[in-house]
Amino acid sequence: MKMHIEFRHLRTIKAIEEAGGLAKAADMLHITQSALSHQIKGLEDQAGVELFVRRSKPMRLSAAGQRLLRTANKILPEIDALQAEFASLRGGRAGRLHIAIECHACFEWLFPVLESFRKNWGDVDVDIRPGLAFDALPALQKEDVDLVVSSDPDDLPGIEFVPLFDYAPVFVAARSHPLAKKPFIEAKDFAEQTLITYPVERSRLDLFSQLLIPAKVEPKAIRQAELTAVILLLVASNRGVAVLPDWVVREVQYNSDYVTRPLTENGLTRRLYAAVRTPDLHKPFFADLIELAGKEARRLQST
Amino acid sequence: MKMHIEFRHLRTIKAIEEAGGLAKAADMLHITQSALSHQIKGLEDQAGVELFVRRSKPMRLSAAGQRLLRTANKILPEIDALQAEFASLRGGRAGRLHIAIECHACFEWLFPVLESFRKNWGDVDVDIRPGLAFDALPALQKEDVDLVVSSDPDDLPGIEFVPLFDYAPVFVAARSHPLAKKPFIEAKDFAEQTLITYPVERSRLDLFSQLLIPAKVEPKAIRQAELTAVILLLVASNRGVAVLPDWVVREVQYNSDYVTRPLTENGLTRRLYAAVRTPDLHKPFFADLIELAGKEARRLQST
DNA sequence: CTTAAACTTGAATCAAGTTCATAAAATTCA
DNA sequence: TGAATTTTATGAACTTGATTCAAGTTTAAG
Repeated sequence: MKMHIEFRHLRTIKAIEEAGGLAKAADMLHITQSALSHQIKGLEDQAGVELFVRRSKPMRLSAAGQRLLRTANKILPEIDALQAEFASLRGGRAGRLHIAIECHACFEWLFPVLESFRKNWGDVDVDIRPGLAFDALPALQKEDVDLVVSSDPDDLPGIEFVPLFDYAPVFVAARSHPLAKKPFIEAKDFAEQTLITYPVERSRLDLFSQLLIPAKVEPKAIRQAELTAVILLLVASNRGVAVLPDWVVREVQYNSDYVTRPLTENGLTRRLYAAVRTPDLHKPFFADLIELAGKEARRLQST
Repeated sequence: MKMHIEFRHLRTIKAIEEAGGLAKAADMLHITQSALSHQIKGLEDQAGVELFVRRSKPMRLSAAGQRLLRTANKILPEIDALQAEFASLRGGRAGRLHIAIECHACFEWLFPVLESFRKNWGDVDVDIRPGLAFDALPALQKEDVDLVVSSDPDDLPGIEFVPLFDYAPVFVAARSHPLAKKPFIEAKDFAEQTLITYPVERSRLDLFSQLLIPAKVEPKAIRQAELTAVILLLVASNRGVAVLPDWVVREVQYNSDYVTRPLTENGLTRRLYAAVRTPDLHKPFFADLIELAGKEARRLQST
């Protein structure tokens, strides 16, 4: 009888230990005592090891049997936990929410949102995955991430873009900067400026995709900074100019030595989206996240 | 199709992840790719969870699938280790050697023996289990322990008593003690003495079982001490007298302010045995332990 | 657009665990 | 001690369910 160790055997060992005998263990496992006897015999045969002491009548675990029991007690809780997790995943109470953000400034509003979210959905595995900033949508399709924050909706099969909120990229410069005198800023104004941006490719910056590339204007120089606070610091000390979402500038007021101006006469408007896989759209915790994000966005706008 | 998680599924998940596709994974597991397809379908059905992303052609693990993989990577090494241990147990290279000692002084020679033993048999789980001092032989039968060191052989079925070495319980007293003048000590000599013993029941002390109980003599007082060194210290400072195996007194010479005398005119001789279950007697590492114990005993006698 | 590769599906097969009925062994109790 | 009871073992029939085979469907590639 060829047989290798299965979960069944682990449960059997555990039950026999607890029940202190085959018959009671059989009841516990809802099978006949005969089945257990066969099962154990098969296992002992396969392992080539005596698992029980048959000298005395209520059967007892031998040394090897106790060793097996140890492994059983390690392993069984592990799959029980797994099954429980799958069960609550079915019920929509658990799941994974790994987020990729294309929009570099979005950390600012995402953190408070996730903070609230974690309070409501303790069983959801939340994470922000940097480093996937580009290729984020393919990663979404392959289930490497579960949500992408993006302002460039694309008509991909199986991917849904849910609008989060609108924002305006605005020009930021030191109060003493020459351009601060203009009521609004145009593309050609950037030709002689040092521009400070997040360290991402230019096609993903609103200023370039919406204004400079169409107008074929190139800034005099570009300098990059990782943190929003640093960008504003550099701007305030007149090391260059920047373009940031309006709410970012309003939120991070470390310094008031700078002014903001609309881009173009009418101002530019952009919309931020949450991209998710279509089937995920109706999961309860996804819906909740979208709602929380909306609330936070409205809070930011009204600051 | 009702089915619960089995090791097969864990191996499958692992293989698919490693191979990066069903077909290659099937080869790896030596089954058809069709079998894998059925297997996965059954598992997904049972768990009620999508384990794979079927959108793209080489199948990839979904979020839930990755969760399952994590558990697989935790559990599989566990049973692999178990199987390996059983295999070397079959080969006689591994096993368990839990020792109960009835003879309290025996720590003295047992430790060096076990030290050598562990060098030869690294895969044997060695332990000394105190607290089973009495009831040690029943524990041996029930496989709660694997070896009992005892000086009272008993004709039990399935238990073998292997002689280790002979020793003489000797009387120990301070050099200035009145009894130190006598060439040998008799039972009645104890009537007016304070006796210092190990903290065990008197029936397990050679002095009582061999001398005082037959002679119906009771010491004036009894004081107990855990450690041999402490007993000798108390004796040397004349707080009482003691009876210890000859080799113990010779080995632990912290102090020379005491003398030893034989018990009765001809001296008492006792024999120490290792009790093991008959089938264990022929296992290689048991044989080796008995031999090591013999060597150490001879070393002690010749000190 | 055709071909190739990868996975799915359904029916048939076959291995293996379970049950049923019964025997053997050990324990208990009178 | 021996009958009664409890506990485990055994063998044959049965049943379940995993695997294979053959053919179909979908996706990627040329």
